Amino acid sequence: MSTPAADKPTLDGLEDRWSARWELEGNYRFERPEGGRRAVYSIDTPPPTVSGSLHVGHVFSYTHTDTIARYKRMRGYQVFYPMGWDDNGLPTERRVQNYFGVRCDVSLPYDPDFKPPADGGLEKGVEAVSCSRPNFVELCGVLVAEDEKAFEALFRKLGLSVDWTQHYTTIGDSARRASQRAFLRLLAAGEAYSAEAPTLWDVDFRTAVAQAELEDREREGAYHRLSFRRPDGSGLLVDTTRPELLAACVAVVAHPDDARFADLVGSTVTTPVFGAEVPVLAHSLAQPDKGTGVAMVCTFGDVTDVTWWRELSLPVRSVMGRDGRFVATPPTGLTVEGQTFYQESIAGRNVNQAQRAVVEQLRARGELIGDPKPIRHAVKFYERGDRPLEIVTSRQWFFRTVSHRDALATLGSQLGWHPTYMAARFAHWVDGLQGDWLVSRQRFFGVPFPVWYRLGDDGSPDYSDPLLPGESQLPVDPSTQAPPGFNEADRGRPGGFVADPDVMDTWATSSLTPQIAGRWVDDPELFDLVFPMDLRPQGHDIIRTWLFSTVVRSYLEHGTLPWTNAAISGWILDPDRKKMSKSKGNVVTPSGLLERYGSDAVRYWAASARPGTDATFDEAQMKIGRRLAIKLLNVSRFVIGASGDTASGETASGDTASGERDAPEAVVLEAVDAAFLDSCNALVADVTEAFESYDYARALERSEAFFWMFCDDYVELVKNRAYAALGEERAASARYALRSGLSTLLRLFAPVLPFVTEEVWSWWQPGSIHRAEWPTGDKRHRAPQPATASDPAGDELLLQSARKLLAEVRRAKTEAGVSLRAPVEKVVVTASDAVISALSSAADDLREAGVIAELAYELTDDASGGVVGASELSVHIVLTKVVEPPKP
RNA sequence: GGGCGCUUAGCUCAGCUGGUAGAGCGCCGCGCUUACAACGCGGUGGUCGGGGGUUCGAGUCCCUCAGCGCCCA
Repeated sequence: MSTPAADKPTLDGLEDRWSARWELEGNYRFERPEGGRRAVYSIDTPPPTVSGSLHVGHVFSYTHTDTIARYKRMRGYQVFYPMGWDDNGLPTERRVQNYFGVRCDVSLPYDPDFKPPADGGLEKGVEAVSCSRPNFVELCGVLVAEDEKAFEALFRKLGLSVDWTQHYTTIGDSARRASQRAFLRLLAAGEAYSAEAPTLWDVDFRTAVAQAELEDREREGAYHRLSFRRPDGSGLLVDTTRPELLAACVAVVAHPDDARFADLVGSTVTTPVFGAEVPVLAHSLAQPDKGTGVAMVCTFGDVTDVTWWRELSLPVRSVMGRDGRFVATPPTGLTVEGQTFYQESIAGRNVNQAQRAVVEQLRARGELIGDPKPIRHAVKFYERGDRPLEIVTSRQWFFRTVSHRDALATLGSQLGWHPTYMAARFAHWVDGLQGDWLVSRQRFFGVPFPVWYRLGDDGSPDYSDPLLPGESQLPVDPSTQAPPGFNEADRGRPGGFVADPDVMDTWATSSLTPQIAGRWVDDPELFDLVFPMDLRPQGHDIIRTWLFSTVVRSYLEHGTLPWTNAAISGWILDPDRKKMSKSKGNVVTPSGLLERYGSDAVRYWAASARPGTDATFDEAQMKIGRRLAIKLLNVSRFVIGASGDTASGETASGDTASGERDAPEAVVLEAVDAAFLDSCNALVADVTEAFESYDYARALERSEAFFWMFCDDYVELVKNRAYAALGEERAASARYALRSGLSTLLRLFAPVLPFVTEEVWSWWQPGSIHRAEWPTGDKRHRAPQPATASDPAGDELLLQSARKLLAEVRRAKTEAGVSLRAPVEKVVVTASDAVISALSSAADDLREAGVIAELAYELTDDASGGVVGASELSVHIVLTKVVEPPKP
């Protein structure tokens, strides 16, 4: 343990030293408290995706959470603050494939001796090897273990007060057990179901995509004007951006109020090229001002087509395969000529090829009117995808959300949102729910659905009565394990069984982080202690996904909110105000920052951003944080050193400063010291209120402003007295106030600046500051006389007047170009009675601080003339004449 | 098209329930002062995006317009 008096204090090395010590002493270990749930503060932290490098955005938002965790810990709560790793999902899947040179094949059995062909990237000319899902999951574990170490080291260096013994992963046994158990229970409750339905589909990833993963992107397109044939042989012009889907046309629609087509509704028209008879129908979603006012309905071109198809009870004429190519068999209802054209020119083609073929044919037949008209329009994409989504019909699993819309909205309004306006994002999302939550993905890496189906004698699966494992068997992998009552030999045989091939959407697992972190399945006693959690911190971009889905799961499983508060962080923007993200290439890695400025300084920057607000990446702010931390070291060295007994635990003010302990006797102080401590108490109230409302930024800002006042004015004012310039007795008062003030300020800063405050605390106080009591105000001191200093207004007047006088003296010296230690012959203060009285009580300090020989007062003429001006003072300063040495 | 947020000093941002515009950085100047020169002190700097309204009084409340960002159609 270092002492302040030794050498110049430094911030260097604090991170490694203190994080090691915290780990050694289990400073942040969660202990099950006597007081039960009420004594616990539990946090459901976002598990970062480990298959990616950390960037400064992580440092930003995780620091916000940590300030709250540290504050609550000092308030006496047992803080449950676990960290998880999100290794479930597509990014990890791709990385494992590339790193080990493997492909997952769910039809393969588990091979305990499997060795991947590569370890760190496949060499050229070496073929990727297939492996079973359990083998793939194992490889994932191997790969992310390295990442997790790096993440943990960085988070420790950053000073996150996480309980690392509680960590979890989202693909681990425990998470799979929880995911599968929750699924089985939803299935039993009728809240999970499978259905054959049109589904948004990414043709590259070959998987279904949920509403929450959609993204609109502006794309070039073109209206092609097609001529359908009316019953009377005349043309009906229809504009479409997707002529390639013409073979899938099942109707055309017009708006019911559109008089132009009123007499046509109810009749049929014939499609160009393919000659299919399709009805003309009325529907309010048809837009009269768009194109020619009639739209063709295909199965399926976009989500509006799905609506029309469902609401108008239209047949299906599928043409789009899951690989993004047109299926081999032409749809029904086409003319022979149309079928032939389809088979020769469209089947097996991709979208662009098919479009070219259809357009060419339309043109040749004179059924394309004019040239295609280019437009820009919004097209739906999978947020990770590169090609527009198609819509295919397939069997998928869903969790019910729409039927719970009202309950979910109510829960959203009961959640404590910080900042409050974020509640609107949740409410709007719930309001706009389009359908139930699609949770199945046609991938192989993820938590499998714990479901098998009986195969009939004809080999077709019976979806109506799935085979399920018992909860005690979980987690299961149906691709390698047989269902109860069957053998592996029965797999795929008529009369046997087949596994559900799908895995759960990654949100279907990460929506259970409160249950996974709280060990819902494995440790019910712990779960009862921490759930519902107190806090969910997260970014505002994933309110509709992660926050929403977690509320859904908690409601469906437990009937409650998963947490009582949600603290929403903003993003980091680069200096051009663009979101920092890997894809934009503007990411700043945090480790260099932590080295350059120190963790406290980087945390200072993060904690300066108001909750919910996007923050500019700003190294200047880190420099300020570093300066603040250095200043804390320096002023602490003075305060602790001024009384001479640095290391002893017997420091009177150390005890009293914690305020809450028994106060055997009040300490009598000089008026200015009492006034300072009173203002300090007001600060404590202010900062406490800020933290209670999750406003770490406000807490920091208030503490910081007060701290600089403390350093620049109060310390300067009483410094000489503390050095016993006015005798030991009067020094004691100053030392007491300085120590109490410092102790308070250190603890107020501790949640944001854990390293420097711990360092300083160790110089003179027992134990960790992060386990110290949160200050509640120093109540032991008492002013010597019932004068102005005993009431808050008088305190304020005294402090403000003294500061102002000091500033005036400094200004005079600065303007004269002399040192601040230069002596002053005489200062005449002109002020009201009240100000003069206040200043007199600090006269000796003022003369010491300003090196003033004589301090005199003059009453202002209108001193009795009311409140206005009563606190003002003007100063006349006579500097001592110094004979300037001749300049060389 | 709808919603949310933002617009305050050259820069990054505070300004809670309306009461004479703030901080830090930058810039300029002064100063080695026994906590601090990788520092301290002092100074400079803004018709609070535009317009209208409520009020004795508006950065703050209301309306409207514009720009930026995000979300949803």
